[in-house]
Amino acid sequence: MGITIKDVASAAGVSTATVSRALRGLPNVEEATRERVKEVASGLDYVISPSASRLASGRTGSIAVITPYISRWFFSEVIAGAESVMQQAGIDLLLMNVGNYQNGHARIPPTPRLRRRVDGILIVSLPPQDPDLEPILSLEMPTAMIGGVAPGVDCVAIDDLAAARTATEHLYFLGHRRIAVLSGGPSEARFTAESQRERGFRSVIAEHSLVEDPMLEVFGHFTMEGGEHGMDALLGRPNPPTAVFAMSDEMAFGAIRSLRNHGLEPGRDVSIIGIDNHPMSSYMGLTTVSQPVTELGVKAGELLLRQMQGPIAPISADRLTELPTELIVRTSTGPKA
Amino acid sequence: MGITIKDVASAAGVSTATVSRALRGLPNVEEATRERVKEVASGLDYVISPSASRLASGRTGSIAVITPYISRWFFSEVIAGAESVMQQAGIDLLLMNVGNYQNGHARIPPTPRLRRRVDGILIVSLPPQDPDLEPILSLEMPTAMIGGVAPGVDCVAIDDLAAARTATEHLYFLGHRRIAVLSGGPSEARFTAESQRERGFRSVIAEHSLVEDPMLEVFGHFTMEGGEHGMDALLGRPNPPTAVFAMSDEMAFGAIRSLRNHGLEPGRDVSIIGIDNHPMSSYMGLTTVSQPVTELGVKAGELLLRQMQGPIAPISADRLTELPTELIVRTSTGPKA
DNA sequence: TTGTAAGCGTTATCAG
DNA sequence: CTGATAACGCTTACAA
Repeated sequence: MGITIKDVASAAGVSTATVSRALRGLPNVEEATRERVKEVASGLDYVISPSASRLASGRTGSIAVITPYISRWFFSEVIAGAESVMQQAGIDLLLMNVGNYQNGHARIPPTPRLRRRVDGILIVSLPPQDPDLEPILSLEMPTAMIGGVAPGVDCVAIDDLAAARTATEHLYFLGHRRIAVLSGGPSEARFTAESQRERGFRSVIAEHSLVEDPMLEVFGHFTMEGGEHGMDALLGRPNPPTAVFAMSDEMAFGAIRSLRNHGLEPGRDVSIIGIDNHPMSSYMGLTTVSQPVTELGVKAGELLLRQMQGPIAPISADRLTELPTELIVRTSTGPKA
Repeated sequence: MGITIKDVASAAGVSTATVSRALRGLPNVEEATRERVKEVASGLDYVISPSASRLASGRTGSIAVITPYISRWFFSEVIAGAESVMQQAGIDLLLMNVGNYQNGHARIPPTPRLRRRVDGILIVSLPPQDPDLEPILSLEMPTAMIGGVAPGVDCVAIDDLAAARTATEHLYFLGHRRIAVLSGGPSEARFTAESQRERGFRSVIAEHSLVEDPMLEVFGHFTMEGGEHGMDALLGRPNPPTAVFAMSDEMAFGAIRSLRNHGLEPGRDVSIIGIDNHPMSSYMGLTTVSQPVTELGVKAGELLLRQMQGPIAPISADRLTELPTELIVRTSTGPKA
């Protein structure tokens, strides 16, 4: 049905072994021979059979991207970054969503789908307590992680604690003293980034001895709707905050909408700051701490590649690569009235 | 290094053939035998080697999603929809971006990466004149397409012509007579959807004998920035439109920003309507024609699966599945002043 | 219902 | 530098 390496070999008058070596660019092949083989191969429109190659070599030439969401902005940007790196390297990228439910079907544990199937794993923001994480890590294959930390794997992230501090201090310097935080959810189910941001926020609050009212923390589940409801809740309380630190821009968008619904103007009546620099943020006038999301994916992809290619990846204890962030001031924050 | 089918076979006291049949749920295996094999296999923590299975069977158990963008909203939603279907079916999903440039590297033609590697192809919105399209289609493997039409492949889309008509008529009924269109780019490089929307728009304009000024069409490249620049251009002209039909919500966002920058209020000074119902649209007060994007991916995935499984896929001429759209009126459109 | 054995198309070892 | 040839782990007629 298809052209095989044998056809190329006989057409070029060499052995299959030589064809294999020539086509893969291995040394110990005379240049003339290599050229001839290449020409014959492309003349025959030969494409190697990945299955056969994988079976014989033990390498699959592919990696898996494990992610709890595909279409949310942060995740799709990260995936795009990783894909570009893998494409350049000639590695296939398998997409695996481990979100809790798909179409109402229960989630399918990823580990069995990973074994013998990929050479490397890129984990995007799985919370440390996610039940799938441990089994994946104990597969002991080349692994990189974005927005998290795990022993022995390359991790890429921003300095979430510092980013949260930057955001919170921005509000403080504007004169705000009653600052609320819009986080994702309860501490038992948090992404690493989320926990760090919480710590950053708390540290600034503590340093300046600001109000530490438990009523000043609400959950927004990292969605716009969640952010809106969270802000609604804050505004419904006896003593609302004058400023809010939202752990993501999307939640901040929701908060802004809530403010407007209540006849309040962001930046004047209540200040809102986010983290991300989402493409819509400039449109919403949202002050935020930017993070280089695509680059997160690119960097993690590169590190994963290195692990896969490197002789015996000399992974020192915890490898953490931090990418820079930047405060971007817009109109959603302003001095306390 | 790993447990193979032989280990399972000898441990269960049967032949490898029986193990293979038992584990794959083929008929002609005594239930008792099947149970025993299954137990032994899971006891041994056996996972099949996909490479070997693929080589022997000729089936790869995977499909490729070919897309010009990964992180743009529409595309990531479609991918997410397709992924959920494939995950349920136990099919691997390979992600392949064919965007023009990656990291400044030239694009890598997808066809060689497809041959012998996947059992099916899902094409997301490749323009009919894309140089990669023809070679992909002539691979003659199970193929489904979103937002496009091609002979012999299952296509899923909305009725773009009707959607554009709905949008344009909405503006007409509000009293607008000088209506501009914010399209993607010149007609030589258009997505199918784009061409259809143009036709829909033109048909309404013609029916009501409205102004057909070539100065009333601008390109926005389906991005927010593009939409903004397009609107800027429109406003800079001698006789600006009183309403604009944007072919996507994201371009509409840009147009709204442009209006605001010019001190104009959308829906009062100039009306803007989009197509999509992007999650941010309600935040922007954007009137739009919604389309079920995730469902596009799901439906296309299902059709592709059917082709892959079906005996000899009885693909009648052109199969086109159209999903419904709906006009959603918000504040960005209003009666002509 | 189950077993035997011939592939599937490469890679890699070992000679030459 | 090149050629035989034995794996690689599974599927699938074909037999039994």
